[in-house]
Amino acid sequence: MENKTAVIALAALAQESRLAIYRALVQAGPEGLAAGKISEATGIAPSSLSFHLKELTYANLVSSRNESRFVIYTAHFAVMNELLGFLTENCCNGNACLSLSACSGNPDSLPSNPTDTPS
Amino acid sequence: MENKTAVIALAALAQESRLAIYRALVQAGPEGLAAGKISEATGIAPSSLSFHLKELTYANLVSSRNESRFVIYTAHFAVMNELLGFLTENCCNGNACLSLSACSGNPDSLPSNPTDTPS
DNA sequence: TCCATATTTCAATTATTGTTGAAATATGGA
DNA sequence: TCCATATTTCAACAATAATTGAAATATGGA
Repeated sequence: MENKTAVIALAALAQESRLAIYRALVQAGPEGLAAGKISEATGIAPSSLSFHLKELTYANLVSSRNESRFVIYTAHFAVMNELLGFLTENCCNGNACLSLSACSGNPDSLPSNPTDTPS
Repeated sequence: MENKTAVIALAALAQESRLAIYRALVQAGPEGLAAGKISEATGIAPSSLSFHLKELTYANLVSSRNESRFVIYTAHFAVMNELLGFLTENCCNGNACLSLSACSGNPDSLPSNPTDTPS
């Protein structure tokens, strides 16, 4: 994972509304939630929600699918995994001792390359 | 870890300069780096650096000690660990399957309570 | 004490981000 | 087709955040 990619993902999560949205989607699991349901669950106004969902999508932390007239959003863990790896790599002088195991319950959560370029 | 605490830590890292600073400090290990050295290493102007170091300190991601006329900054992993736990908790419907093991090489890296309040 | 070095503080400027409400688009059902 | 529902887009505004340069503070050595 590149520095900029990490910044984008971190920035996407570093906002109360988006963190709430993301966590709601994580909780909802692979089935995901329709935009309207997310709005209900979080109390975020539709237009604002749409703005934030776009940012989370851009950061690749969520994806969406159309289902009749609903747009269903789903959290996916691939980038989260990469992000965690990036943040923990080089821990304790490059020994990556903050290791983590991949999520086993979600198809998106396959481990992503942990042999990234250290700075 | 509370939602707001997480947002503060994420926001602290969600910025190119600060992520670079933080990673430099992670790389430097427990010995840390003097502010001037960080400025050299990252190319960030002293006043700007000071601003960012304050933000990282506020987020509790780094701490500082005085050593003669230098101020030495050190990354510490406690909040990073909490943050990782927070981000991965509830993964796959509350089973925290994105588990992680604590860093063993740094005194700050003791595992912090993983039984936090899910949203 | 005086000076050089190390770092922080402050104010000003610029850039970015988040929220709101109204209008636009798109889908499905009556 | 027409209407209600679901979501997104857009423009305007407000709030925050980042950078700069100059000045302030603090420490140690000559």
